[in-house]
Amino acid sequence: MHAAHLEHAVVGADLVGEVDAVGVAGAAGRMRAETHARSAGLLGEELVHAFAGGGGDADGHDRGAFWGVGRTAIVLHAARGFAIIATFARPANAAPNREFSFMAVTSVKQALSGAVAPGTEVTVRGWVRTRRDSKAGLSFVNVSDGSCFDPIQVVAPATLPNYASEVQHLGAGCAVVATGTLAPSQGKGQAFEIQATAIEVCGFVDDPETYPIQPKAHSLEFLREVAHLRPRTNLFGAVARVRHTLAAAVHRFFHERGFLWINTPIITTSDAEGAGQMFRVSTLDLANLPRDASGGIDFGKDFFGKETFLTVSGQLNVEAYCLSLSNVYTFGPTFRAENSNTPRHLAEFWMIEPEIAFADLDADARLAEDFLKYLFRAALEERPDDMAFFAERVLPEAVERLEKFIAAPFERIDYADAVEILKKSGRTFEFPVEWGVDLQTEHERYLTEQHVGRPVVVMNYPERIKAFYMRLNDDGRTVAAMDVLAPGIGEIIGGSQREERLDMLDRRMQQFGLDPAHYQWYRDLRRYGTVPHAGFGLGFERLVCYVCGLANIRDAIPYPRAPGHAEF
RNA sequence: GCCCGAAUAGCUCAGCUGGUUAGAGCACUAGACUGUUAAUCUGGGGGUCCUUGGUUCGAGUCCAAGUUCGGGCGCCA
Repeated sequence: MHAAHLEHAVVGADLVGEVDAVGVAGAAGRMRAETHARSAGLLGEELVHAFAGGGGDADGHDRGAFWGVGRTAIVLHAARGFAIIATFARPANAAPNREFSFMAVTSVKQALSGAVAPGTEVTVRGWVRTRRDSKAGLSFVNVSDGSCFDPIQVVAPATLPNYASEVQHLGAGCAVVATGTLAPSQGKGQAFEIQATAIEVCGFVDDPETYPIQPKAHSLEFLREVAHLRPRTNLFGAVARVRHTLAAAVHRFFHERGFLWINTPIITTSDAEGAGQMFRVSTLDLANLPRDASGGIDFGKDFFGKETFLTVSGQLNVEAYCLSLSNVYTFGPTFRAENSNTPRHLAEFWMIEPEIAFADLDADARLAEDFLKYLFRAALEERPDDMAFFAERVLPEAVERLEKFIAAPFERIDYADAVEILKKSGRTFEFPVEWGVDLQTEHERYLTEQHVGRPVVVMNYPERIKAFYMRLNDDGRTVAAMDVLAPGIGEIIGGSQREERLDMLDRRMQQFGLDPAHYQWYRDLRRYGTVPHAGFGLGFERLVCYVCGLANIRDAIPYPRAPGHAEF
């Protein structure tokens, strides 16, 4: 294969960003990259020599090189010393399709996508989903490795030396390494299959009769009890891929817009916003607590010399970075010790909190709209196979509602207007609406689903029902707060413009009964170069639920922590 | 934390107004058949009917308490 051909192909595969530059290959660059590959243990001897072609950058500096076989390219970035396997043939609008690999092994995704030329010998590694035998002298073994929704069909002929002894005893959950020729499938239901020349069994299932994951529908309740095995199901594999896709899209969205990811502390000393019960962090001996003069617990003897807790929000901390670096965000674990036993609450969850400087509530709402649409688009475009499964088996409107969400501009309604709309709706709500009350889920869903029919941003809530740090509006009775409401769920994002005026902030803190001594550093931000700024919070698992159509948040995180539950 | 519901095979479930030996599908196992698609067909193994106590001649079934799970509400992301 010629370098020029490869270059074109690699550009087509959207790899330029990874290799910095792609140009005509130099022999020196190729050797250097080969050396890097070998020393890093990335490529076997055979594989390196199987490839042809190469590349460096146009300046003559050998910053990258690549080789190709079939329709697969291995791109080496010499400076970084890693290898990327990429596919040439992919639609221009498809998601990036780059995968790390450390052996001559093909992922199921690559094999099924047409990225590997038929006739190529491939090795796939994974776990058996089902086995079907044919007396024609072969067995069909469906193997999944998590790289995509579908398993690949491995056709095992009876002539395999371990056919009777092992292959015919394969069942759900067995781990195998299958080698053979990738071929267009002779059967229906899949484009490609592997005509196996060898199947190595890495691990059988001890007791197939009691192996919990069967090729059938399981209840979500049951699968929660086997959280270590549920990623082997179609559903939880798909959720894991979509969750990852969303997390990656969160970082990509902010990175592309110049936001910095700020890692706020997980251990904190104060209740950031009165958000509720906190988990204590302590190394004190619970059976022998040190006491102070008045008989209270002497936290001065504790690890940090004072009371400490797990964070309930990184917002206050990240505001400090916002007021220096302009556009920042947090994305990390958050902890609430509330005794909330519902399908929408976790004791440990992940939260995303952007914070923007020189910004008002309007800018905040625009950011929230762009952000959500970006994330939903990423899920639909990058994981169409998983999304189709959610629509088929979990929630019929799962895909459609995301598409509608992306297509429609958000409606904006003032809280006071929202209250009037609800009062005039003619609906009887379980909780009557009156100016001054917080909106219940039933109210939110009426607004977004019935009244507007698309996402709604409700703005300017009564100050009494919102947190102390929210900016008091000129009317003196509302704050610059917003909630983004989505059809089918209600509130998905909550945010506000922050109170940047020190005197007003102090007044709010006093009103909320907060001790200013605990917030001196936060007050400093208003003393030294204060500016209007705003931000919002998004619970990551609630986002995952909405995208996947899940009803229970405990299915949106691998190992859910909730009152009474910290298994696995 | 409050209210409501549920618990029968490894899994998903049926089991009537209390009545002899508790059933089905899937899974497992043996066989038949087939380039099969959560294959199909035939046979087989597999149960402390959540626990404890009570009512009754007799309890999977009725009652009480407990345990666990689920749903609703509150708190919220």
